[in-house]
Amino acid sequence: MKYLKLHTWNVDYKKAVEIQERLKKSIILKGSTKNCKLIAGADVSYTKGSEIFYASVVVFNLQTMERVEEVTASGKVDFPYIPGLLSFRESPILLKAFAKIKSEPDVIILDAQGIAHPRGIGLASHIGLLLDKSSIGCAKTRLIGEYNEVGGEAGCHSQLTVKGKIVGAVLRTRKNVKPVFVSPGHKIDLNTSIDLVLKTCRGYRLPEPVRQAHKLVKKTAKEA
DNA sequence: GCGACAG
DNA sequence: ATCTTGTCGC
Repeated sequence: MKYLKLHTWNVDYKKAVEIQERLKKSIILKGSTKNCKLIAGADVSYTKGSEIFYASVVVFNLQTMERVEEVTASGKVDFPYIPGLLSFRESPILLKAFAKIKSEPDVIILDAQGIAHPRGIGLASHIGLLLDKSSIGCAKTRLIGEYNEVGGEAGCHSQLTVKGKIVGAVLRTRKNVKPVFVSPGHKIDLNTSIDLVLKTCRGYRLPEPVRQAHKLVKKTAKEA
């Protein structure tokens, strides 16, 4: 990807929250995914005690679900894990990985939240904004929001709401397996997000782009 | 003050 | 996220 600015997050908690509240205003919850060709999954991993982060991006052709491209990157961890501020910990290394991608994915899926976040701007939204791409958050657990039980069949989903507002969906991607938390990140709506997550699932709980990115980054971290 | 809390 | 073994279920 071109014209990518890498960020160093030399900020404290207060400054980070300010950045989120400013960036949040630019989030767009609709977008064209009709001519969507390429979809990218990304993930981050680190080995305890090493202080080093690894990130991966795996790009798929949405029509054929063939692997188009994959890259990895590594770097030093410079921000602690604080619920609600995951962006400041993982964005730098993710951007470094995305900078190596030669193809231009239309949509990005991350193992994180989109707008289902205390300030409406989770990691998936953050990355979507910085890269000016459509992005989807597909997290394994809840960060914020209330929801009702989800049906046991694949495809069943229920609303994830915060103060009465729908911010995402709790989606069963596989029969009798724990649901995932889907929320739009940027330049996409909730229904399209749910659609793409289901469309890219191949019999596993997590959509293939995220699953493959996870496998790749784990392998990379282990061999390092 | 207490509980909750993406990865 | 990471540290960890076996084990239950489709």
